[in-house]
Amino acid sequence: MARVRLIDVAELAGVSMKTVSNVVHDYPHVAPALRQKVQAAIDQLGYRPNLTARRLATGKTGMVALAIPEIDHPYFSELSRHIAEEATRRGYRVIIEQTLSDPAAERAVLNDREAGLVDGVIFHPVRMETLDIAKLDAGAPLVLLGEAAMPVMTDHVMIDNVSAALDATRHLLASGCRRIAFLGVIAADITGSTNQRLLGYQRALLEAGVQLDPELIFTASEFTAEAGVRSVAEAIERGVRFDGVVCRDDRFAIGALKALHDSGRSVPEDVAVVGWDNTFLAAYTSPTLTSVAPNKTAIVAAAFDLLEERIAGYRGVGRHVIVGHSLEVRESAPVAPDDSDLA
Amino acid sequence: MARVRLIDVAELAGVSMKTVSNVVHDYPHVAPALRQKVQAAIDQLGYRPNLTARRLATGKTGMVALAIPEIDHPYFSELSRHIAEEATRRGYRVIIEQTLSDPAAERAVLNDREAGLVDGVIFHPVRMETLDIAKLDAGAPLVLLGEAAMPVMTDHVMIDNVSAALDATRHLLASGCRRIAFLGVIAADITGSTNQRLLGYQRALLEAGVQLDPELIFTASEFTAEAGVRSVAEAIERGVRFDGVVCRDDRFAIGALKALHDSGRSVPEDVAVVGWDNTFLAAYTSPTLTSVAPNKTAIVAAAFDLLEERIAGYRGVGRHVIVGHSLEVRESAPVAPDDSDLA
DNA sequence: AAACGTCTTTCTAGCGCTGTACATTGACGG
DNA sequence: CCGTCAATGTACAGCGCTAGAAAGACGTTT
Repeated sequence: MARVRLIDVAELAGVSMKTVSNVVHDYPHVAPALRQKVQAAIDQLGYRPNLTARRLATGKTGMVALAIPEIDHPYFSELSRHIAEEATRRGYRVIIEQTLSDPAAERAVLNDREAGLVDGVIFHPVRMETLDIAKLDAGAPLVLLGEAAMPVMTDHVMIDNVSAALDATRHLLASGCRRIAFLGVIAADITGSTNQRLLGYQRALLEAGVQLDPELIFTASEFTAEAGVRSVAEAIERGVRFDGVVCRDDRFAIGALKALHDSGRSVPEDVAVVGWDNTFLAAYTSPTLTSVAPNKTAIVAAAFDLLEERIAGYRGVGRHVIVGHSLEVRESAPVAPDDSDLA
Repeated sequence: MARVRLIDVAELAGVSMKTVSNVVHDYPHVAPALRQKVQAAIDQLGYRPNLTARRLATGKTGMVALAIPEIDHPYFSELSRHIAEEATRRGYRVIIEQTLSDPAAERAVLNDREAGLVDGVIFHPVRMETLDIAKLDAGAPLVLLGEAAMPVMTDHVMIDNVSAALDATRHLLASGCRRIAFLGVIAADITGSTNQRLLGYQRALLEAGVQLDPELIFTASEFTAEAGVRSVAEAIERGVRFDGVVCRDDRFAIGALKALHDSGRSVPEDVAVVGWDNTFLAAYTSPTLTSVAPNKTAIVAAAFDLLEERIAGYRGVGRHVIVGHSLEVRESAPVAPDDSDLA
């Protein structure tokens, strides 16, 4: 590996280490001739600066950690891509910490931040709550994503989940749905996100004068498409009548589409479906999926902005940024009541 | 950040730095009483070792880089998840380098390896070829994935693409397909993978005595589902007749399903479809997607095994590990000729 | 009681690079 | 012809931690 050191180059070029360092860093006041000579030595030896040493000397790591529950969840993988691109643009590398929603792993994330490993952390917690994080938060650069926790002193980026759920549910109401289900609530873990989405869903029904029916709140065993399939299939089996489903994420929506298809119901004629996250899958299901679309680019940009302000020294109270969203309307819940045989 | 240093703890506990270090590292020969006292000081101060400094001193970074073209490609996001889990298991952190198939970015990956940033690199190249990599390979730990390049001196893990394509195509032939298309070839970039899959496809046809028809090799503009849709739609429009499609990845397969659906063809009755990568989508399309399934767990395990041997000092020629695959049969290309109305 | 061994703990020299403080040089104006 | 200033270079002290050498403590053996 990096055998060649700064001093080796310096000796070969017959100059001091600092001069070599200046050349490496494009420091302006280096005489052209010397610069040439040093550059030649660098090239000849194939010198690469040791980044670890540089870090120790400068105190900056040039890295941010991205801590998310699952890399291969479509929402998070798309988010990661944006993060990676933005990080490159801003000169950071990103180290991935997959928490798998494990509380111990989530706690470990915050520890790393203290260990001089990264300049900052972008963290989407699932299990840690406001208080847990506040307790561990030592004031080092940290930006939270999602709705699980929002300590007073910590920066935070999210979309307005209540209003997004309101939009989604209103959309179904406008197309004539009256028995609208919510998929889904997970027994062990009512996260902030699910709560807020449920709230928006309920508000939309109330404002439309539609009676809330507990039977229409579907529960699932875990956040997977398979669990979504089972949940909807069971509701159908129980004889629950419904003509619309608001899903808390696209995976559930895909599961719902499958269960409805398997039971011979057609979407959107019999049941309209709205997903959430607008992952790329939404455009390729049959029928294509109407989905709540958080502005991922804006989330990432906001997160980095906040993080860099912290890195630059901001020490004030937490800023809470609400990023925009929209409803991406596709076939599974089109704009108007729809009897075509498109699907 | 990590204000508290080893020496601060040492002073508080009234011992030397080395003793604190011994406690941190669970060095056995520390008197219980002292250990207690030191631990108390550590807890009181909230000391976290500075990993950067540790790295400089030990020369080990405890990190591996994972360099892939796109994080949000389902195959790579699933692979990343396995990598992240295996890395955690083996005590590494992973830094993600998204190359976006850009040659300069791919080159940069190999440079980092020289910069003491990581202990090793797992790299899935797309644009760099065997010679490029061989030129830049300085003998530091590196494992290549995929089929784009395989320099003699570098370790390499892949599945047998030719035989997997053979399997997929034979499967379609066995269900009665005779006009089988291949989706798809990309004009600017015949990667090793595509070549090998095309080769297996052709071999299967030849061994079955089916004439090769260039019209059945569909081209696409890029590796996206959308491009897959267009490619298949155009073929249909041109009047190309086909009753089966072997797709080089699941994204293309999803695009194919969509195009077929839009044109009123039913799958698998009119056209059977086989995807590649067996990403989780395959189980949730309608119909569900038969797909070539590389053994991702085995790929990741093999990659880490090779990497760790290199890290441990192996300096020999490159090992080339072929990992198993299977064909995950689902509705889009069931086992037997099939006229049911399942889909 | 002296000599010896085994534990424990301290001392200290790096790891490779950066950045401050200082030395040198040459150009230029007075 | 000297003093001054800007432009270039050099020297070297850390950054925080590790690990091997050296020293100290304590009990045992002869």
